[in-house]
Order: sequence, then structure tokens, then C-alpha cells
Amino acid sequence: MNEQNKSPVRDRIILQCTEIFLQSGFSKISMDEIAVSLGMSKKTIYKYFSNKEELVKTVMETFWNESLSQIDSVMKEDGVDSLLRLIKFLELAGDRASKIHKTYMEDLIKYFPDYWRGFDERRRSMLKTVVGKIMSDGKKEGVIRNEVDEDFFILVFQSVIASIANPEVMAKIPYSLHQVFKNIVEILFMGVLTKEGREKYRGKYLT
Amino acid sequence: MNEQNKSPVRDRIILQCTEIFLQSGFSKISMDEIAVSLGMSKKTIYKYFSNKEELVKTVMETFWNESLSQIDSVMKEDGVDSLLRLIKFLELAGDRASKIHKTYMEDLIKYFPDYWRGFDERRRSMLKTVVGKIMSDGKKEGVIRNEVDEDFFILVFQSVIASIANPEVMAKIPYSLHQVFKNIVEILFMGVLTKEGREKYRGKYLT
DNA sequence: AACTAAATAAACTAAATTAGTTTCCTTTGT
DNA sequence: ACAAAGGAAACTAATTTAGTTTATTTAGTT
Repeated sequence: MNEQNKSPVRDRIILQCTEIFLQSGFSKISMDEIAVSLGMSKKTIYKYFSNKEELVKTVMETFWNESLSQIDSVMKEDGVDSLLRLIKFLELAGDRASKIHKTYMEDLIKYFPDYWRGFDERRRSMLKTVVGKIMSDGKKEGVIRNEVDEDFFILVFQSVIASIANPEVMAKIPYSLHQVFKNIVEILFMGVLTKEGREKYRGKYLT
Repeated sequence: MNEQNKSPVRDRIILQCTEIFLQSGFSKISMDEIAVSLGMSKKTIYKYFSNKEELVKTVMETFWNESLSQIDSVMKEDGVDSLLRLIKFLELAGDRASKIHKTYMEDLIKYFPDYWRGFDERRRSMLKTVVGKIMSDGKKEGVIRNEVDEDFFILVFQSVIASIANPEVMAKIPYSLHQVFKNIVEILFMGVLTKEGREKYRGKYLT
């Protein structure tokens, strides 16, 4: 059971299931349907994943690890000031989040609540680490006001992502995620920037 | 069983199910889920509909009848030349079609193939009647070339709607249905219009 | 051409879900 | 107090599903 941990077939299964699960969740998708959509038999799937739960969690972990490595490269990128980094991170996080349909999260919460809680905690702490780092840099650079409360900013940040960067809302808005975030960033930033930061922002990133 | 044929409750059920079914089909949606989403018990639903099949078909019929009456008012509207009428009809048909998700049609084809065939036939004949009427008017008015084959035009018309005016495609296009149809209409019309019609079109409906 | 490894198709079983019914209980208006 | 109507939930028979097994097909190797 679950012999290999790396193989092109296994990767194909994960890739296809990521697409299916993000779109439609997993509770309403049968293993037969997955097999048919992959053009393979269930036997092959069960060779790489011992049960549906393992498949679902692997898909989620893979998606999360991809996100992490994307975030990592944004954080390591140099020649980027903290303001641009914050924008890049916001867009990245938003882009990822906008792919996850409501049904998928509902399924996770319903069927694997413990796993979900752990996942949610990881996400929360990542956000705190990343945004915290960017903000303290921004304060040092003098583009973010010293009085700005980091936790509060993260909270606002988080709720914006949760309420707007999901497919259900995006489908109703006639703007691209990029456009939406440009506007949000503009609104959000005006409150946290120093005079200097505000000028920098207007000059470099706006429109 | 299925006592009333008109009641606000019955209408609410149809309205809600239309939304659910168009979005997600009906095979993956249980009667329990429908009841919960309506905030009522299954008992009430089964008071108005003797089984799921009847509910599904009623929803489809209602949607179809609404479409018909909208089309009817476009056809009866006066002070409208045949060119504008064709545009209006195309937009209407496209708008309706763009709400029907693939899963819904797949479910209909799979579970009620006879009903689907009948429905498809009705749709086809409606299209022939309506577009036929508009085109013969257009020819009389001298805005559509006499050589244009009606059946061929309907065929193109139909395949455009089928391939573009569905939610799956629309979600990937960063334009509104209105914009998409404006462009299609422009491309499509240039081939069927007389010199006179082309001038009229450019002057009145473009951009 | 025979052999082997691996995958598919399809049948199968036990567990879970679902359509449709029924029972009991609460609400609402009379 | 009463009756009608609907909600919550239990229930059953039928269907669907996860996971397994068996037989058949395919592709590569010798």
C-alpha cells in the first residue's frame, strides 16, 4: 500500500485532483469519477494512496507547499523594498485563495475538522511571520508608520482575503483579481504609510 | 400529493432550485440539502412535488417559459428594426444560456434523456422560428442579403451560443457577456448584411 | 513468439448516502 | 382550546460509494 512517494503518475493524480477538489470539493466526487477523469482504473489510484482521506490531505499539502515556496521566493527576492514586497505578497496570497472554492473548505471542515484546524493554524502563523517581517522592515525603512499595530493590520489583511479573494465573490465582480487588489492595497496602505511611504507608493506602484 | 399548482411557497422552491440546479446540477444535490437551503422540511417540498424528477422538470419548464416570454416581448417590441431585434435576441439567448452550467445539462442528458431530447427539439424549433422571422424581415427591409442561407446562419448562431455563452467559458474570459456578444455580432453580421445594412449597423449599434 | 510487469475494465462487498414516508412536536391563527 | 400547517428527526428501501478482487489487455523484453 502506497508504495511510491514520487512518480509521474502520482503527480498526475495530485494535479488532476487539485483541480477537481479546489473546484468542487471532495465529498461529492467519487473515486470512480476521479479514475474516469484521469483515464485510469481505481486500482492505480489506490496503489499510490491507501484511501481517499490520504489523497485529499496529500492534495492539500501539495497545494500548501507550492504556496509556501512561492511566498518564499517573494520574501527572498532582492532589490525589492518592503512596500513592493507587501503588494507582491498580497497578490500572491489573493491569487491562491481565489482558487479555493467554498465547497472545498466546507468539506475539509466537515470531514477532517482536526486537520483543518491544524492547517488554519499553520496559515495564520505563516501570515503573522511574513507580514510581521515585512512591516518591521517597512518601519525601519521609514515607509510604514511606527504606531501601526501589526496584529490589527494582519487581521484586516486576513479578512480582506477571506471575503474577497474567493471564486464566489470574484465571479460577481467584473474586475480581475489584480485590479481588485490594486484598489484594496491603495485603500489599505494609505492608513499605514508614512508621508514618505505614501509618496514612494504613489510614484512607483500606482496605476 | 402535489395539491397546489400555484403558491408563494411553491414559487420559492422553484426559484431556489433553479439557482442550485443551474449551478450544480441535480444529481449531486440531495433533497435534504435542498430542504436545508430553503429552511423548510422535506415534507413541505413533497407537498408540492411528488418526487425529485417532477421538481427537476418543473424547474426546467419554468426557466424555459421565462425565456420564452422574454423572447416574446423582444419579438413584439415595436419601433425596432430587424437588425436591432436580432442583436437583442442574441444577447437574451446568450444571457440565458450563460447561466446554465455544464453539470446541469449533463445530469439532464444522463437521467432524463427523453425529456432532454424533447427539450432540445423545442429549443431548436424556437430558434428556427425566431431567427427565421427576423431574417425574412431583414431581407424585406433590405438590410440582410437575400442570398444568405437561413439554416446555415442559425447553425452558426447556435454553435456560437453553445461554445461561448456558458459559465465555464465566460469565467475564463475577462469580458462581460455583453462585450463578448458585441464583438461576435460584429463579426457575424458583416457577412450577412447588405451595404445598406452595414451602414445602418455601423451608425446605430456599434460601440 | 513467449514471458513479464503493470495497468484497465469490471464485478463485487460492506458501509454510507439518499429518496421518499411517517411520527411527533411546535407554531400560528381562530 | 382547537385545528391546520409545517419543522425536526427517525425510519426504510433503494442507490451510491469506498475499497478489494479477479480477469483481461497492453507494452516492453528477451
